[in-house]
Amino acid sequence: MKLINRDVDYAARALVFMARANKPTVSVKQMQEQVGVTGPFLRKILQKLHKAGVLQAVKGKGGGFALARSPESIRLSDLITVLQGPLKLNDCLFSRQLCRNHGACLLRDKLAAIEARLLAE
Amino acid sequence: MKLINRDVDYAARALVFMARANKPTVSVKQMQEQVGVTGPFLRKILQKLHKAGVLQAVKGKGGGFALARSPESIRLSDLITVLQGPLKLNDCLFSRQLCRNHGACLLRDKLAAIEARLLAE
DNA sequence: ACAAAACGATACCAGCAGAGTATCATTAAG
DNA sequence: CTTAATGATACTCTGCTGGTATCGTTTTGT
Repeated sequence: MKLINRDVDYAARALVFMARANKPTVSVKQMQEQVGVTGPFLRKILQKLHKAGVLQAVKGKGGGFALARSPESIRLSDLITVLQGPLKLNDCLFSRQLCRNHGACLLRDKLAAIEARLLAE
Repeated sequence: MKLINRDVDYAARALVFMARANKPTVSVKQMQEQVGVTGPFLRKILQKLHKAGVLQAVKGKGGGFALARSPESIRLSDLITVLQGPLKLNDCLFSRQLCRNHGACLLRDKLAAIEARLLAE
């Protein structure tokens, strides 16, 4: 099961690009190649992030997108929330359940794996 | 975004039912009402768990399903792995990425929420 | 004024996964 | 040999994911 979809993936790449660009704004056209996606599609994604306040947008010739806050303050979770909706585990259906704590264990394991890989880089 | 699908949900309910039943086997027919799902559908789910070694199955009249191990040793993560496939976060696409650690934070938050709720019961 | 370059908003489409149904085969009890 | 159970598959339906297309609006530069 995928925890992260393509929108988030592309968004993350685009954000990295913008963070490194050191320019007031970066246009979709300038990013699409590096991100590896068509212009209109990327634009749609970035528009959502703009609406959500993660990005600034400047219209008109010479315009483009820019991070609305410092790169460090933008979390992957922000992207996921905006582009995939908030994470939830079937709240309504699970009411009296065995082992909700084991679900926790699951995520915890995943976590550990991720962090381990992070350190390895 | 849903972290748990219906198969897992139904499976969990059925397992609880079986654990409480105190009988050598429990048939789908006996469970379906409580679980709130049609017989054939539930059967399909339990078959997968059987193949995966989580359940025992006894064919023929008087047969049914039973836990293959102690209830405590069966984790939600087992069900998820069997019924949704292993969790992964787009490994192939994410290579050099900002904030993989922040993804961790995301899950950690979710975790905390779950545990808090658990305690509240 | 006007063309070009950008974003904004929407509508549309194809493919795939989730959720569920239907059917037939096989096994075991009585 | 009937009945009650699981095993195995094939099929349907619907909604989501990923992506395209189109048109409108804003700004810059000439």
